[in-house]
Amino acid sequence: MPSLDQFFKAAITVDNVIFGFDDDDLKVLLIQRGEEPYINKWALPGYFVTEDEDLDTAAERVLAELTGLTNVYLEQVKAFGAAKRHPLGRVITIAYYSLIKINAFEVKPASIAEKVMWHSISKLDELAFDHNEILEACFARLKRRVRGRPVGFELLPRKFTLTQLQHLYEAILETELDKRNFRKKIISMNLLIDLNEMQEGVAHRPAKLYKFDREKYEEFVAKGFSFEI
Amino acid sequence: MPSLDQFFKAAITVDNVIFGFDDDDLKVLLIQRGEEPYINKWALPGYFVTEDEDLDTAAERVLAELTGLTNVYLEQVKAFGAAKRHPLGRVITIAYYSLIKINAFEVKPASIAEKVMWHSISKLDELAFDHNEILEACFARLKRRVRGRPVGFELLPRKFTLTQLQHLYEAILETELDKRNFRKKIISMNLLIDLNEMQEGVAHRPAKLYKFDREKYEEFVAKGFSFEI
DNA sequence: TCAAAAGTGTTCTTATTACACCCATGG
DNA sequence: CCATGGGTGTAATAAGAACACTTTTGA
Repeated sequence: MPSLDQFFKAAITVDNVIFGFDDDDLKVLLIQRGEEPYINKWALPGYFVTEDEDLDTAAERVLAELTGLTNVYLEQVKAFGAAKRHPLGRVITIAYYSLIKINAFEVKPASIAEKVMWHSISKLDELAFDHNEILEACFARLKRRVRGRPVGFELLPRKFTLTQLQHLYEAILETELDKRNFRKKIISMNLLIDLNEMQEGVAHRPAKLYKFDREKYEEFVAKGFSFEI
Repeated sequence: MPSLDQFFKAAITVDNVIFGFDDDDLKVLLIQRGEEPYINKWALPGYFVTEDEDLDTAAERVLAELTGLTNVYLEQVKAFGAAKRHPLGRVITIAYYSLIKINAFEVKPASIAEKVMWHSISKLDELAFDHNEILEACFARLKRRVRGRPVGFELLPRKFTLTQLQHLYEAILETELDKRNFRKKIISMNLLIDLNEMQEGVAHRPAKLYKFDREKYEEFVAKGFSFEI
């Protein structure tokens, strides 16, 4: 059998654009680099893929090392492999994004980074490497995905109000939505369970709480339903 | 400066799903493997990425070696990197698809393959490696892309009839479209130039020939227009 | 004169948009 | 009693779907 040794080999990393939402703003979790190149610059959390690891597994591992979270929504976006993208040699990176509930964990130093912080997507500096470009590609993918799949709920607490849901869509789509039309559309899909609970401790009329009905969604999909916002 | 040598390195390939359209059928250009593994199986044309090559450049090179074509529509879809996807070792592949005018070149043996052949997308055998999965992902991407960008024209001759265009959409979307509604929609976009020429030598009423007006499309896009079918 | 595909409008239904006021709560 | 966001319906418009017959050509 022939061998692969004659061919050029490159280091492979996964980079993960971790999105969170805090009722105002869509945010990304970035780490501050502690070494060259790009020392002190903010960067996407990422790490090298190991020899026996699937790409998806590597992306899950990076996420788990930083946040402790497993079983979160994770989607591959694309590979970035410009010959000169890494100053120390040839590194091809596979970009993923994940959607997490922003309060599901406490931001603290992790094995892969001393400094970890949520950054508003609307106020980003220049990041290390080609990470601005990667982030843009992932954000564009999220924008598209959120309109055709009910992935937005991954970013909200289990119990949420319709206004929170609307603000989430507005933050992702970077547009304003009409309150009545938005509610009409969401409610008409029959995918929300009214929990018969109310917001508490707010200085205004409390809102109803809902949760997303995943079983019903899967049932509807099996019958040909297609989520669309 | 630290070094990358401590990290695992993998061979990188690009695989290219080359689509063509012949008035009936959407087709893919496959090569028959001349060596192990998967000897004699049909496979996607692909090859190893070299040390100083961008991924996109490698995909262009593979396409050019097989077809002689350059400057064609080429889009990266995603990376495939399951640990066990290649029997001889770790090979991560970046999948692309390209859209070509099927008569733009003659199918013949090339440096990377003895046997090269167009295969109907609707009648595909089992391919080498994970190439069925790659092909599916690229086809799904094309289906989505063709509805929101005027890329379908890449698969048609420069001068085409509305019926050819409709059949192309039907082949890609795997559905039937209403002739009158389709024409109404296409014509109303004002993106086709009526060439004032007719089909010749057909045993029925000859159809008008059109070409796609790329300048107008770009002008419209600059004004906020969004292609949609 | 026949076969085959080209070409052409109208009606109905559904989805989208625009828009303003009263309600419940905490401070 | 005030400020704040919660909650609700209708009318107008636009987009999409359904549908059948006449025309032109070559054989």
